[in-house]
Amino acid sequence: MLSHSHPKPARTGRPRNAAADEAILEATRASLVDLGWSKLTMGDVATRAGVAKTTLYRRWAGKNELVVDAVAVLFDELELPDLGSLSADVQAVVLQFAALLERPETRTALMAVVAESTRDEALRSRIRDSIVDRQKRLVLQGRQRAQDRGELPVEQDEVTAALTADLIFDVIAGAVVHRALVSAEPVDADWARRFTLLLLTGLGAAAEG
Amino acid sequence: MLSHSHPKPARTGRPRNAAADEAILEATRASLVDLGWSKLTMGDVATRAGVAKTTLYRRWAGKNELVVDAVAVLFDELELPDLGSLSADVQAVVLQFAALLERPETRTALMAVVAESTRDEALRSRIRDSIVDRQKRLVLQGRQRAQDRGELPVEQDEVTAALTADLIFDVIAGAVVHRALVSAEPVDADWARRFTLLLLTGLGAAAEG
Amino acid sequence: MLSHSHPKPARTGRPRNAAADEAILEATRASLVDLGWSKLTMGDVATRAGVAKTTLYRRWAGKNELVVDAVAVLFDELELPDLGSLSADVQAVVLQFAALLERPETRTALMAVVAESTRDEALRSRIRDSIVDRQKRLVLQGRQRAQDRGELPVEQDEVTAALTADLIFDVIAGAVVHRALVSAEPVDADWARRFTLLLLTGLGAAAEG
Amino acid sequence: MLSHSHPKPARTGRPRNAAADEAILEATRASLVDLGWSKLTMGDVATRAGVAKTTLYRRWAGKNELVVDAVAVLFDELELPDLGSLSADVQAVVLQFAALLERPETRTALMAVVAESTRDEALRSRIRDSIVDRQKRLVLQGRQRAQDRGELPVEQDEVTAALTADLIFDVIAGAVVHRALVSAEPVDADWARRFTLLLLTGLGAAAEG
DNA sequence: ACCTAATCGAGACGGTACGTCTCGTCTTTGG
DNA sequence: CCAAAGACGAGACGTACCGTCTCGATTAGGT
Repeated sequence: MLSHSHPKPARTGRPRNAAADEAILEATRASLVDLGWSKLTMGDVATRAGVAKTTLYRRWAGKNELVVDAVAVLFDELELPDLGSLSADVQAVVLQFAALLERPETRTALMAVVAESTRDEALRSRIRDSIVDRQKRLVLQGRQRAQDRGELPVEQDEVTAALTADLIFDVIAGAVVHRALVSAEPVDADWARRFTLLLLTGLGAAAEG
Repeated sequence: MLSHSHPKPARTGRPRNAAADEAILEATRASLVDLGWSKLTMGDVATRAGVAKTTLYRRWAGKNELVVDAVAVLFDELELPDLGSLSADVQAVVLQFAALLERPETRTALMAVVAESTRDEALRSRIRDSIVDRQKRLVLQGRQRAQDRGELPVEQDEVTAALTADLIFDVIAGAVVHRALVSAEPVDADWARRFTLLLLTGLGAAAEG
Repeated sequence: MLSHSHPKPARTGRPRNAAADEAILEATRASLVDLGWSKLTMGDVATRAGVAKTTLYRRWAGKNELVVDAVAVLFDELELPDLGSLSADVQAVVLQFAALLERPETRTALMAVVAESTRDEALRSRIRDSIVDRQKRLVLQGRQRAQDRGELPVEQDEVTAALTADLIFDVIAGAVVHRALVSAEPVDADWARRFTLLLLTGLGAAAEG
Repeated sequence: MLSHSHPKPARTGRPRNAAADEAILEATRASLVDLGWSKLTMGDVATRAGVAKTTLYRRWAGKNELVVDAVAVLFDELELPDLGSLSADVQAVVLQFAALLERPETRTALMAVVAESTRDEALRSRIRDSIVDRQKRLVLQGRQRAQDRGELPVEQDEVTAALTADLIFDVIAGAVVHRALVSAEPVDADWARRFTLLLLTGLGAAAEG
């Protein structure tokens, strides 16, 4: 800290170490990978970050909040590539999402944080704001492109359009998560292809393809 | 008892109190409702069941195993009604599943146990055996009926048929779980109708309906 | 068997396995050596003896009673040799007693059982009957010999004689036990010689010798 | 604090609650009186002291160490009065010691802790430092006075003098402890008189008195 | 050859205490 | 005023024994 302090600075006291924030989040992700959600402790995170436990509690209310913050950023790396067709775009984002869920910190954190949120309304909305709603952009973006290409009709009713976007988001995200974490089967290119076919053409058609 | 087996019939020694097993599982569900997964303690379950803590540990290796067993049975109540059409059948089972996920014990337990399983292979296979695979019967049954009715073609390749069944299962279960627990929006009759339409006819058609 | 009686010959039913009694006491002594009083458990003794825990409880009321019986017999091996003088006899018995207290089972058991007896009147009298009073014979015998040799006067008053015997017993046994177990110093030939001199001639004389 | 040291002055962190140490030792003595050694639990002591169990374990390694510390201080109250003659001094200290052994906390603790020490070298030296060696001062002091009065000769050889002091200590302490706790007979004025006579004049003379 | 009854082993039972761990808070020293 | 260090009260963890209680299987003596 290079500040030249004088008898009467406007702000008294030692300023917070800004670098500590990122060190703590990084330590949280590391601990999550090594120990998993349930075995992760505040004390362990503090030790890894080279910081006192007090500092953690000064900045986050508890384990839940800390972990949500630590993992939320991971989901922001998802991007919708423009591969020229709706089908290709969907498959690409499915595989991206699957790759994300393969990483131990994401894998562990996502379900744990959702589980915890079933009993904690504040946590639930924190998750929605930090993670879920941020990614709906992918659906909206994909639909827009498909409509531009003429693959999908332009919807007239805005309300219906929003509902459909939510529905599609739940279907895609839900299917991938369920396949990867609940069924615990690989989400590979073949599965992505079959899933996309089902999504685009429906059950009857998909059964034939 | 679902997957929790007492492998040795134990010809000698005092036999286990058979009634205690059910009392413990019932107490586990009650404790889960009242306290949630993370606050549930073995001691509390033991007290509610009128049983010593040691008895719990004699029969289950830990909290995870106990809760999986306690919850698995809840999913067995799902049934596929025969309502005359594939669409009606799917909507009905979606609503049934959603109702199940509304109940606090299911809601809390399912995600928690899945989260825990991301770090525990034994637990993962326990969940697959006790919960996931058991419910695939609904997909198989539904497809059979639809094929009998002529709504779906009969697939020739058994391998493809099995893959498709798994896919459909992940899509349905995943979408419902994601909607109910992650997006935290209601799974009502309207959502079920729109979801079923998407599933049966695909994205292009659904966008229009 | 010392004080542990099986009062009812039990005319009918399967008779007790007589060999088990000694096996159990032997196992108790072995366990005592290995684990010490406080770590000795009924279960461990049962296992060592190749016997069910139930069998132990059928024959002894608890740990205390069992251990007292197991060790009491050890003290019976003390004998007063006739070496021709009171001094030699005392030294010999002191060294015998010290050798006994060197053995781990005796060392551990004696103090433990006395400690336990400070809160248990029944146990106290069991110890007195089984261990303490049995060994007073050594004092009486030694005095008789010394009187026969003319080393000690014959006491007229029986009551005084008994009191003196008790006193001498406490002094000898107490000093040896205290040296060996509390001060934790060796009771060797030199100490025995110095102690005997003190006992026979008193402090003034001993200080000179 | 006797032998229980807090070796690190611990320049940083919250300092230990100094008052708790004495509260815990006091609670230990109270629990010892009420429950006895074997029934005394760390949890009970913590509750009585109004302190968490962890605080006990932070300061003492276990039950043994705690009880030794709690009890050691009791023996410091012994004092050698100057009654004008060696005989009177000895009788007085014997009766003082007996009175101490009448008190339930001392009675129970002394033997228990000695018993435990037969299997634990660290505990044994803790007892020697905290209890046994501290009281040898009484013997040294008594001899000095007797020598000043001319009742005892001044010993030339320092080594012999030390050995004799140890011997006398074992004889006095051992006899009183054995009488009080093993034989379980009262140590009253008469016994003290007869014991002192034996100690000062030896067996031959004592038999006559 | 049957009864009758106490024995045996095995091991489950409800309890209690253990010593450890983590929680989130509090209280110091020192920058 | 902040950071580190670490003590604090609370309470769950999973284990170990306790002493009791079923069990099925022996193993006699009495009939």
